[in-house]
Amino acid sequence: MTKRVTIKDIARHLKITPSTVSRALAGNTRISNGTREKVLSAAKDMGYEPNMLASSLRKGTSDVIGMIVPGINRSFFSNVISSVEEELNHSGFNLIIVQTHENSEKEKRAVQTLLRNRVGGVIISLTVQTQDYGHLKEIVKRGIPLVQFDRVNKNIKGPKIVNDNFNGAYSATRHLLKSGYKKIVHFTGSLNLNVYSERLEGYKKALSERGIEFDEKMVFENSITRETGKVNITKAIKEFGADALFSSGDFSALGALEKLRDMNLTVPEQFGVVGFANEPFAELMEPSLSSVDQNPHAMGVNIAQTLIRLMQGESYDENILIPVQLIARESSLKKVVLV
Amino acid sequence: MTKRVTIKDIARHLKITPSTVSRALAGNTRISNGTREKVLSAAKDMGYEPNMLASSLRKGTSDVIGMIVPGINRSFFSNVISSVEEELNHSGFNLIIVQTHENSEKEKRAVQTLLRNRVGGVIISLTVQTQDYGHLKEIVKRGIPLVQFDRVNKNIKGPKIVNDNFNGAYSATRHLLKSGYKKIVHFTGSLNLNVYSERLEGYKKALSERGIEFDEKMVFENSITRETGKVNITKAIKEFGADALFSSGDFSALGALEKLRDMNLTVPEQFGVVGFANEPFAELMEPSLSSVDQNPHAMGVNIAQTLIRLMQGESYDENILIPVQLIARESSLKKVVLV
DNA sequence: GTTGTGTGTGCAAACGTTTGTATATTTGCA
DNA sequence: TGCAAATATACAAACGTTTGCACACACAAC
Repeated sequence: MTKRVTIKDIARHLKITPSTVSRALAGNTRISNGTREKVLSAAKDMGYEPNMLASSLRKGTSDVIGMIVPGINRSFFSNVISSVEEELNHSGFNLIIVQTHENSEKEKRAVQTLLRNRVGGVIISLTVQTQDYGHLKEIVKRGIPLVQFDRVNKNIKGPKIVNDNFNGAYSATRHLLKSGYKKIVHFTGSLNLNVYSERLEGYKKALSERGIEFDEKMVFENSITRETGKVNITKAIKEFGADALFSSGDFSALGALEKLRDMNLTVPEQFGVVGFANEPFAELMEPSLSSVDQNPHAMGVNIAQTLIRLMQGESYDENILIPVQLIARESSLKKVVLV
Repeated sequence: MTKRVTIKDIARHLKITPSTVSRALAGNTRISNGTREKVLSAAKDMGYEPNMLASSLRKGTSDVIGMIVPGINRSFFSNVISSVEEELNHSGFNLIIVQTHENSEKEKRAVQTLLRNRVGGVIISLTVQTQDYGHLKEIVKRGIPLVQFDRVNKNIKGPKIVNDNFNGAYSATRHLLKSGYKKIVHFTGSLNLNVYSERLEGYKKALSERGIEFDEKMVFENSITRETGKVNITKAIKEFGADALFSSGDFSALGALEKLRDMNLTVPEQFGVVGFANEPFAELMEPSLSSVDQNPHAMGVNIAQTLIRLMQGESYDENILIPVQLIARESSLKKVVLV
């Protein structure tokens, strides 16, 4: 590695001191315009490249933000990350990303790694497993700005940015009811996660509003994969005579649709389906899949901005809700019965 | 930020010097087992958290790797990134990610940012725009390990890891020909990019092998979006009486399929379509879309491993080809005519 | 008793910044 | 002319590590 030019080199070259150079580069007003310009042009000529490591070490804080997610390669997360990166970068921050693969041990190690790197802030979406929140408390305790998103724990202080899962599920279920479906089952993920429990509540509310008694057996937990969707839809029909499905994920809705076709049940005439997440494939299927559209971009922007506010010591909201929107497509458009 | 415990604190506490503590923590063999154990337990008790900034500054190199991509939220890239992150993390490295959004100025700034952060290595996939490669040369000149992938420039020294675009395109086109299609048009992206020019060559080879004269008018450049797919497929049919399409991207293939349906042309009977990338939606469409499957996971692992080799001063291959595989689905399965 | 070879630890400088305080120079004003 | 205030720069320490070199000690060999 060829020797880099430092502030000292510039100082020596200009016969001034490093402190003056540093201040000039930082735009400190106590430096005269004359020397500032000299410094800037010398820096350029000499090919000066600031050393952020040294700067961060001295300043005690870094421009690097750490982000911990279950997985980068999932449509929702990759879109959130993308927007966070863009927004942060715009404000001069950089993003270091670590995946947990739904493993809470990895999550703890990730936090540790970020702390070692003295990141200026942390953004996190928890794993399904996470039960112990010591690592989050540690972040807060150290005064490092922390933003939770999507999968959050309410007991940790700091902003929590989540989708409006409740209303998304509520309107999805309500839509199915309005379309005339009677027996609506619900597929969901782990109810330990706020995202799924909130959706379940939305589902319940829509039912109770119609005077339909909630039957917890009609809720299929840990049913968000294509495979489980196939398995459970058969069960749902056999055991409960279900005529519609509200799934908390599009993949199990997809599996269900595939199975329904195998069973020669027509969608939406004989069976209605609404998913959640509006995965890219939803609109492309045959029949196209109704789903609740999240807004990962809005969420990402909000996350970044909230974090920046936090780092600047400004006020913030403990709970931020990102609106979602039901996209009604063929899989649920039997007929519209007005209430 | 509450005061962190440092190596000096441990030293003071144990009445030894910081250098001994540092060596003990690093596992230096010149430290006796007795003191090593004392140090380790004291470090644990006192809640010592190494400061990587200080360490990197002193050592002159960091465990953070920079990765520059056109966009995080694209299926291919997000999968590559995911695998790179996993593999690097496994070896104790961290990943800082910057997006260019296909903007070469952003790309230059990204490189600059990474250099300022003194990353230990750089992984990059170029933008469509990139014409000037000074920023890449700068990285190499400074002796910083550089790995290019997917969209690469051959003139820059160092490993270049790419899909086997040529053979992918070749077998896709060959497959269409074997199925009996005669007039195959080709949709592609910017031919400035190696990925697209290589695929074009594969397409050409398959044609010439059959004694079909290549007509450059039947190649539609900058046609990789759903919209351009719709527009150009009509043109292709009107002007050339095309009966098949090999598209260098699945999105334009998708657009084409949609348009074909509008035109009441049946697929695969009257028209055959093969895409490239095997996007998640390809298998879910109706008819399902044949496509060339890339292996982003294999590529990611390879990228990470190659970079690590590079950082350790080991040998490497200038050009690495990741195998791809044609997935023949309904959109091209008219009939199989053996050669 | 001198010399030699390890072994374990200490000393002090270095990595490249930033920043509180001190100093020197200029300016303003009476 | 004299003095305070303002302006511009210098000095030196600090951030938390790592590392070349020196040193002290033990033990063995001559």
